[in-house]
Amino acid sequence: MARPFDVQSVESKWQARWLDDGSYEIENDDPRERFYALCMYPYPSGTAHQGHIRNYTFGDLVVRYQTMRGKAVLSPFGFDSFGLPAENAAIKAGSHPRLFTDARMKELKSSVRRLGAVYDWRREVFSHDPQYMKYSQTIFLALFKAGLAYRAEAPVNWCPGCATVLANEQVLTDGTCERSGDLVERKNLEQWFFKITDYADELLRDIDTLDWPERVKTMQRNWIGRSEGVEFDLPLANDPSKALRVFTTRPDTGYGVTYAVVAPEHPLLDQLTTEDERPSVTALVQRAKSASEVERTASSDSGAGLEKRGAFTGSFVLNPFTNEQVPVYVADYVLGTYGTGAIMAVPAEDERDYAFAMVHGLPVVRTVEPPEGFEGGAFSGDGPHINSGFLNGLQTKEAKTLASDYLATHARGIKKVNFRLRDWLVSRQRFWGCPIPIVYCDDCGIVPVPLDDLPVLAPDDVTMDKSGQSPLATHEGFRNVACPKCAKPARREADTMDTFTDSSWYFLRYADPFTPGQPFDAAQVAKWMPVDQYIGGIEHAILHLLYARFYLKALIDIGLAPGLPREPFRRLFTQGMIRLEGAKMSKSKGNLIAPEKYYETVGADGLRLFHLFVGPPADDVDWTEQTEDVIEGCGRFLDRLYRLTQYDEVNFHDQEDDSDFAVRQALHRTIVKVTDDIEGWRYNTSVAAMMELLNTVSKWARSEHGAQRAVLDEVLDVMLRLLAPMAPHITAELWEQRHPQGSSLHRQSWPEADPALVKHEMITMVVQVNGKVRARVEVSPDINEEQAELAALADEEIVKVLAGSKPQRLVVRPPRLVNIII
RNA sequence: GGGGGCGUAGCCCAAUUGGCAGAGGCAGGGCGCUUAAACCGCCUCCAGUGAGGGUUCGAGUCCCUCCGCCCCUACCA
Repeated sequence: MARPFDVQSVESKWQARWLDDGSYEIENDDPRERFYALCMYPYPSGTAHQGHIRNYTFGDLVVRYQTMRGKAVLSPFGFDSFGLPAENAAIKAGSHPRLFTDARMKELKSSVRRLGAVYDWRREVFSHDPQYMKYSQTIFLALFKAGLAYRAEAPVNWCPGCATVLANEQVLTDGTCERSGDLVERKNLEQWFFKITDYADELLRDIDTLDWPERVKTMQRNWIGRSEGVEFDLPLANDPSKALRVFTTRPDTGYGVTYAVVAPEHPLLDQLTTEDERPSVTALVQRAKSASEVERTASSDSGAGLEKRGAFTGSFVLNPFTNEQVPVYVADYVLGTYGTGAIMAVPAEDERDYAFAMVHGLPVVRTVEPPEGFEGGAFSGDGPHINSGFLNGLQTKEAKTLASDYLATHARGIKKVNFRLRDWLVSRQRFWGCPIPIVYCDDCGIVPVPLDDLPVLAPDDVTMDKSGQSPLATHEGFRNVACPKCAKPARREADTMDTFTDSSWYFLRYADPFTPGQPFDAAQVAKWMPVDQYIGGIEHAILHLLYARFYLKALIDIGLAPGLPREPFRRLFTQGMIRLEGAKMSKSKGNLIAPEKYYETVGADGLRLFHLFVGPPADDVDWTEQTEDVIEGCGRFLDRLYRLTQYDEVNFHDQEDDSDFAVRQALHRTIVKVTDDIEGWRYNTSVAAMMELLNTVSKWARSEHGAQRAVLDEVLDVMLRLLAPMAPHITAELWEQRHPQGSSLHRQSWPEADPALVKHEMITMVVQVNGKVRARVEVSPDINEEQAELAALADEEIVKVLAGSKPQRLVVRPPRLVNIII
C-alpha cells in the first residue's frame, strides 16, 4: 500500500522523542489531580502478540487521554518475570533462566515501545530484581510474624518418572505428566500457606464497593463461596458418647436423613470401619488417595451425574430427629477439606445424595413436598414440609429456624458459616521464583532470616534436572547455613514462593520505588492508590485479583501499609480475547499473529486504530481473512486525514457561511460523542465518529464551494487532538507540521465542545397514524406536548390520512414522536 | 449440573436505552482518474434483528419458552 507519508520514520521519530523528553515521567508530588492507570503485570514471553497489543493500546489511550484532561497520570510498566516457562526453557537449553528471561523482557519492552505506548520507565519493576525480591521476602516475613503465614501438610502433583513435583499446568487432562507421560500421583509435603481465609468475609463484603464488571464480581463471590448452615452431632449407634460431626445448610430436611457419609480422609473412618467391611473401605480409600483429581471426575462430564463411588463402613449413627439408625458410608464425593468432612445425606432433597442412594440402594424419604408435576429425583427447592414431625406444614425458611433450634438443644448444634475459599498454598518446589526466607534449626525450629540478610538469592550454579525436591534442596552451599539465632548448623528452606505473590504488590512498588530501605513509603503510595483504572484479561478474574486484594488488606493490618485504601483496584476493565478460527490465540497454541508486519504497512497507529475499531473492547475479536482488509482500512483513514491536512484539492471561500457553520456543528457534536465514548469504553464507536467526521469535512472542503480557511484550520486542529490518544504518532507529526513553534500535541488539552454548537436548533419529529409513519415534521427540540400535538395534526399529509376521522387516542412524546390512534 | 455473555446486511459492528432498523468499516458492483493497472475520489446493491409467544399505541431493546455459539466453574453438603 502506497502511503502519503513514511510511517516508519514518523513513528520512530516520535517514539524516540517520548523516551528522550521524559514526557510521561511523573513525580509523586505533582500538584495536578492524580490518575493511576495500570495494565496487568505481564509475564515476559517474548515479543508482543495481539493480546498484548490490544491491552497496551487501551492502556495507552487511557494514559494519553487522562493526561490531556489535565491529570498527573501514573503509567508504570514491569514484568512478572519469575515462572515455569523460563525454567523449562533453561533446562532444555542447559542455560540459566535469568538469561532467558532477560532476553524475553527486552523483547517485550521493545514491542511496547514500538507500539508507541508511554511509561515512566524509572519505576520499572521486575520480580527477579534482587531489590524487589528483598521486599517480597520482607513481606513474607511480616506475614509470618503476624501469624498469617504457616506451615502444613498438603498434597502435590508427583511425577514418578521425572522424580519431581509438577505444577498443575504440567499435568495433562488425563492425569499424566506432560513430559514423561507417567501417571501423576499425589504426595504430601510440608508447605507454606497464607491465611487468606481470615479475610474471607471482608473479601466477600468489599466486592460490593468495586466498580468492576459484574461477571468478575460474581466469579469472585462464587470462588469465596460463603454458605450458612448448622454443624451438629450424629451419635454413634453402638456408642452414643461418641458422635460424627456434620455440616448442613438444610437442617430442615433432617427427618429425611437416610444415611451419613464421611470423606476418605476422615479421621474417624478407621474407628467406624468394622472388620467385615474393612477390605472394601480400604480399597476405596486407596483409590481415592492415589487417583488424581482427574481420574476422580473422569467418569462423567457433569458434576451431579458423576458416578458415586462409596463403601459401607459397617457402622450406624442415630438421626437426631427420628432417633433411627442410619448407615455410615465412605465416599469420595464428600470432601475432607470442606465443613467437617462428613455429611448427613438426604437423597430426597439433594441431587448428589440421590445419585448415591440410587447406586447403593438406599431409601429416599421426602421431607419437602415437590410442586405438582415434579419429575426427577431430588427436589432442592422450597415447599411445605412433610414426614417431618414438628416441622410438618412449614415452609423451608421457618423449618430451618426451628430445626436449628432443635439441633442446638438435642445435638450440640451451632450455627456455622463455611467458605469454599481455602488458604493460599504459596510453596513451589521450583528454582525460578523468590526463595522463602526461612531457616530450619534443630534447636530453634522455624527461624526467619534476619531482615539485614535479605534478599536470599538463589545461587547460579544449580542443576535443574531431576532432583527429588526443589532444585535448591540439593545445593549444599545454599542449603547449609548457620542458624540466625543460635549459629549452629541449620538448613535453608528450599522452596520458592508462588509467583502470584509477586503480582500481589507490584502496583504498590510502582507508586514508590524511590524510597530506600523499604518496599515503599506508604504515604507516597497513598497519593496514588487505589488504581483508578486497571486493565487486563478475564483469565485473572479470580486468583490474581483475589490475592492482590488480600495482600493489600493484610499489609495494612500488619502495619506495612498504613493509611492505604483497603481495595487496590477501584475500576477494572477486562478486555476480550483474540481468537483465530475459534481458538484462543496464545503462544502455547502456536496460533499467534505477529504485529510486526503491520508496523511496515499501516504502522503502530493503524494497528492501534484497528484494535479500537474492530468491536466493543470487552468483546472477543475473531481474527479472520477479512481482518487484514479492516486493518488496511484503518491505515487508509489515517492517509485520508494526512492528505486533508496537506490541503490537497481543497477549495476556499472568504466569508463564513452556512456550510462552514454546519461543519463546526458536526465537529462539536463529535467532541461530545468521542469524549462520552472514551469514558464509557466504547472505543469502536468513537473511532467510527471520527471517520464520519472526516468524511463530512473532506466532502465540504473539497466541494467546489469549498471551506472557509479559519474553520478548516479549527476543525483539523481539534480532530488531531481527539485522535491523539488513539493514533499518537501521526497526529503528533501533523500537529508539528501545523504548529512548528508550539508545544507538542500530547501537551495540548482535550477539546471542549461549545454547547451552543452541539445543540440542534431543529429536529425531525415523526408522526405516526396507528403506528405507521405518515409524516415528518421539523420542530424545535424544546417543543412541549401541546405544541407537538398541534404540529402533528396540522401536517398536510396527516390531515389527508385522517380524512376527518376522529383520533381515539394520541401518544405524544416530544420532540421525537406523535402517534395518532384512530 | 451451576453461573455469565452473545446472536442485527455476505462479514465486523451501530441504533439517542421502549420511538423512523443503519453511523462507521470490510467485501461486492458501477463510474471517474490512468496508455493500463494499483492508489485515489465519487456513487451503489444488501437485513427487518436466531425461532416462537407475551406486555405495549409502539419491541432489536422488556418478560417467558426454545435453538445455536462462546467463556467461567465444577460433587463445597
